[in-house]
Amino acid sequence: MIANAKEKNALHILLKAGLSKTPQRIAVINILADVPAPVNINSIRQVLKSKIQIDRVTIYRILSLFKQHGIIREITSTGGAGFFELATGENPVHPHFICRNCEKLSCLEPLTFSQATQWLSPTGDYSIEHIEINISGLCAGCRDATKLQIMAVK
Amino acid sequence: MIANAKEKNALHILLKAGLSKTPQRIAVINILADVPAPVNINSIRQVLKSKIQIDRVTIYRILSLFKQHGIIREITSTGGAGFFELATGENPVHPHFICRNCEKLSCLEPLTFSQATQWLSPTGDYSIEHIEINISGLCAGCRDATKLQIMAVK
DNA sequence: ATAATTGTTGCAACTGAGTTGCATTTTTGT
DNA sequence: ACAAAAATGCAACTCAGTTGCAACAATTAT
Repeated sequence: MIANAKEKNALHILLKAGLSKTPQRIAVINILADVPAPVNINSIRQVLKSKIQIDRVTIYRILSLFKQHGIIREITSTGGAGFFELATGENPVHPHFICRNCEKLSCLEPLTFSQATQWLSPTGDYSIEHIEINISGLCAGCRDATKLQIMAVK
Repeated sequence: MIANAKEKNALHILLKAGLSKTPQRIAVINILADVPAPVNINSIRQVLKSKIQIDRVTIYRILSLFKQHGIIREITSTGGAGFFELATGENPVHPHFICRNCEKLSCLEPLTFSQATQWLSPTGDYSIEHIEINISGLCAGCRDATKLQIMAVK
């Protein structure tokens, strides 16, 4: 039973972090475990709406708490809405691709911390705790759609 | 005369982009040319306040226009305010460091595009146009201050 | 020179993300 | 099962960024 295994997983995550197990927190973890790429708060609300009664503010508080406890990672983005993904052992830090056209976020192959740090000038001026790499451009779908548009204009 | 050279530079940038030369746009470019690290809109407003009469909305429109024309780059950040820096030839794309304590942004040594791309899995699924690397942790100042705080608590 | 056109700015009002305070409800530990 | 502690929901707020429109400046054509 996948659903049950997931439920157990959510409970395990909360237990390990020493956080109390509320239906809202479990629901949020389950959503993040389900999606293939980071999601913003609106997507989370949309999915939760049909599953559980939960307030906008509660989602913000849960995500903020999870971030503090290292349960999730936030991927920064220009213009408002942050994106979130689970930060479990099976989901190591990895670069993300953001399409400038459809603004969809996808995950790229992971990079080890040492691979990443060796790129950086090794001064002692900073204590590096997190490296975030965001790559933008056009995804395959939008690239092809754009080509068609250009051809159509010609 | 440094000030004059800067003025000429601003005019040159606008000319090259085919944009009209307004006092507000020149002032914004000059600020970005002055600062050692990317700044957010509030900082820009603060500095402009003493130099020229300019509306909040005008700054947003100018930055948006400059971004479209590749005159400036925006550095993404969690929680609101975007950061901006000039995108001239002497200022190639480079990683940034964000202190999680004081939230100050600083520039790290540049990386060539090829250095950056060779890290990424070379699939044909994306057209890569921009690579943004943001590193966070503690800057030297905050690291030392934190140490002192810990010692003081002990 | 003047009128018409175009582009830029300022102002007011708006949207949308995220936060805060407080009363109510749920979880937890005993 | 019960008291204490924590989490949720709700209302009202702040702050970043946007939109529509009138006024203004600059450019072009007549």
